[in-house]
Order: sequence, then structure tokens, then C-alpha cells
Amino acid sequence: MLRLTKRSEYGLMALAFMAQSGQAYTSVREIVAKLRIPRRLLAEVLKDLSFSEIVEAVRGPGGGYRLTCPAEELSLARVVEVLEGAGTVAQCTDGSRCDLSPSCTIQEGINLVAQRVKSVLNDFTLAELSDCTTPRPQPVSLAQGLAV
Amino acid sequence: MLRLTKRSEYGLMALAFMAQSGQAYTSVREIVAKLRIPRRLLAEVLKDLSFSEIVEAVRGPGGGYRLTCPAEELSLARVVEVLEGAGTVAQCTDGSRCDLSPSCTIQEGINLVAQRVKSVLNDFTLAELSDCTTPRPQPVSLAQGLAV
DNA sequence: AGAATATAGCATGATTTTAGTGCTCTTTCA
DNA sequence: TGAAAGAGCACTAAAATCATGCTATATTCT
Repeated sequence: MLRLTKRSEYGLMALAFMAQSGQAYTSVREIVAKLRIPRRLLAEVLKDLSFSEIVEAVRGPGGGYRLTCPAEELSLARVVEVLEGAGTVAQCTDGSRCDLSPSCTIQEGINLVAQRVKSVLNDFTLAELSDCTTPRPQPVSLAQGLAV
Repeated sequence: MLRLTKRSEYGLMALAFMAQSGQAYTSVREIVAKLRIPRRLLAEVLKDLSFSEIVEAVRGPGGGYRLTCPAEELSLARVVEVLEGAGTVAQCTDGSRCDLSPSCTIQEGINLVAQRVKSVLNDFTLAELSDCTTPRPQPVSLAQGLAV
């Protein structure tokens, strides 16, 4: 339906939260407490993000997750691709071929649309995503150099 | 999953097909014969498009559907909105408010993304969609003035 | 008037995706 | 060694999506 899944939404929310926590490790518990999203689901999402090295995990007391790169360098496209796979707009845009390929007259067009949508996601960074909204609760080191 | 539904896909395919048929009315039967998509589903989609006055219907022999406006003036955004409702990217972008609104820190950001995605769809016309792909089977009156 | 073509309307079933959850294991730090 | 925190594992429930059959109504042509 041209919508992100909850996985992506939760993932992005969590990442935005982590972006504000700077270098510190943030536990699932903390995130859940603040954001009020299902814990187990978030845990799964973060595990996937960890596997894809978008975040890094540390176990044990004081552990949790944190970003592996500055929020300015993490595109939504990357996050979304990890959390819901390649191929936006239509399935056939993920490289696989369409079942009705021979009769489909709009394949190329759709691919072009998909490309543009993807570039929207590519140009949008996590920094921008969290910047848009947050009342900037505490000075965040990573967001230092940004225009106000 | 940031994907269009089959309804949208089928709808766009059918519209592209109609765009090539110019002023003539095209029946569901014809479209199905060429495009090999489920008839009943297509019929429903076209009915919706007819209700929204994107196409006009004529019953009886020689009847069918045809575009109510030139393909150059029909944006994908309009079609998609009719076929799968407003609010791309996330549900909360359709004007309704989010369940986790207070805790959601990325609302504004997501809305911005949605806006950009929507403008991609807005800028993409049916004419472009079918132009990208089709080997231009027959000269279509509506497509006359376009660059080659 | 009647036959043929075509859309309109209606309800339902099957499949797929998505969302959500419980419990145990392993790692790490104090 | 105990508490904190992620890792792994399998399943259930709900929602969205896809698909389909049949009948009714409108229109055109003969």
C-alpha cells in the first residue's frame, strides 16, 4: 500500500532515539520505556539492524545498541532495505522478474518511479528525520554541526 | 512494505492500455485478453476509477471505458490515491493522528518523506508511464505532440 | 421486441503479510 | 555468582490483499 511496515517505523523511531543518545549504548528496555512500542518486536528489529551493522550491540549491564555511523550518514533507504527488503513500489523492482512480464506494459515506467522513490529515501538521512521533529531535548554531539 | 497493491498495478496497466486506445472505448474483456490479469479484480478497479471520474464508462455493445482526460494530465498520485487511499509511507500521513503520537519523535520527518514521495507520484503522469515502455504499437492521437 | 454486449452490484473464501508475544540461552560486568 | 542485556527459537492472531461466481441493469443493434 505504499506504506512502511511497523518494523520500519519502530526501527526508525529507535534509531532516531539512539541518534540523540550519542555514543552511549541504549538498551531495548530504555527505548521501549520512552517510545511505548512492543518490546519483542523492537528487539527483533534491532537484532536485524545489528546484523546489518547499522547498529552495534553490546551485552551485559550497561550494554545495548548504538549507531555505527553518524546519523548524518545513515540514509532511510538503507534502513528500509534492511527491514523490509529491496524493491519499492512494485515487487518487480527488486531485480526479480514479473510473472506477467510479457504483458506488462508499464514495467520500465514503474521502475523509473521506484528509482525516484528510492532516491527520496536515499537523500533523507536519519539526522534529518529526527531533526525535523524533536524539540532537541539535550544537546547531541552528533547534531552539533547542523544549521539551526 | 512501500509497495503498490495489485489493484494499483492492474489499474495502471489498464490505464496505460487505454491511453494507447485513444478516444475509443475499451472493454474489460479486451484488456484482460491483452494483459492477462484477473478479470473480476480489474472490473472492480475500473469501477472505482469510473466512480472517481478518472475513466468514463459506457455500457452495451461497443462500450467499455476510456480516459476522461489526456494521459499527460493524469498523475499517478491521483490514481493511487483512488485505488488505495491517501497516506503514503506511514498511516499517520493521511491526516489521521498516530496512536503513539506523543511518543513518536519522527512524525514530522516521516511526513516530509511522505510529501516527497507523493510529489514523485504527482510529477509522474500516465503518459510518461506508458511511454517509458511501450514500443508505441500504433500512433495514438493523444501522444501526438510528444518528443520522440 | 428481443438478442447480444458490457458495466454494476453483491458476498464470500483463500492466501499472504504483518503484528505481536513467551521463554530460554548466552554474554558481560560488577 | 548474580544481575543486566542481547540472541535465538516457534507460534498465534489479525489484517490486508487477492481472487472468484452469479445476477441485475443499461445500451445497442437487428
